[in-house]
Amino acid sequence: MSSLQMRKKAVRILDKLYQLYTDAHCALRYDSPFQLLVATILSAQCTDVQVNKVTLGLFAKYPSVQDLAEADLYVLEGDIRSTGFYRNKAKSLLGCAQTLISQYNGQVPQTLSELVRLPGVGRKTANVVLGNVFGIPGMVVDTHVKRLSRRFAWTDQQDPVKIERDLCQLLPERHWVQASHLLIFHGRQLCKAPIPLCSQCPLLKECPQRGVDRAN
DNA sequence: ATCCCGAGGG
DNA sequence: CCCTCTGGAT
Repeated sequence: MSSLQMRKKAVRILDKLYQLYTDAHCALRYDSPFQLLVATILSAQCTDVQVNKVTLGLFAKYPSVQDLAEADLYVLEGDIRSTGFYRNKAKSLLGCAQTLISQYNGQVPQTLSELVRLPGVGRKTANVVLGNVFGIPGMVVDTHVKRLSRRFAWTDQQDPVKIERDLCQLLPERHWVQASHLLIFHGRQLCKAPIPLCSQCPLLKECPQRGVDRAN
């Protein structure tokens, strides 16, 4: 199959996903780049519902970057405890806030290379921030995007960086940010690990894995 | 490869 | 009791 045909087929899948999840969006609550950065760091191995519960109080208690930069580490641990991994996350949040104050005039930087230099921020988190608040397109490769991309045969790589590269080559740039949301929604609701609900999936015809759940 | 970690669901 | 949940650092 030519690369053009592969692109068209991939976009067709995205179109179908969009019909299914028209409202797919970032489910984390925030109203500034910094708040999205904080929420995304907290979201590691945690449901977005739980993150939103915590950030509701957190953003009220620490309204500005400066407020968080001056927080006590152990108090902060208590503030975010219910998101899990709270020691690592508290250290990351404090480090981020302090770095933003000392190096970026309190602003969240708008490049991938600067973002991933912040403590607790990897490419996944960086691309969430870039795509959702700065309008800078990027593919967010999390556990869902990785799994679905492999099931769709959009990549055969394991390394998230290589998967990101493959996806950016395959999908038109204008689809990158929304594609990430669509894959995450579909991954949560139907295309689950390890047992996808293929019998309920509207992509049965398009998917190379069609019917893998028929034994279930 | 392994660790960090709690909440909610089966 | 088991598992998963939009990761990142060592």
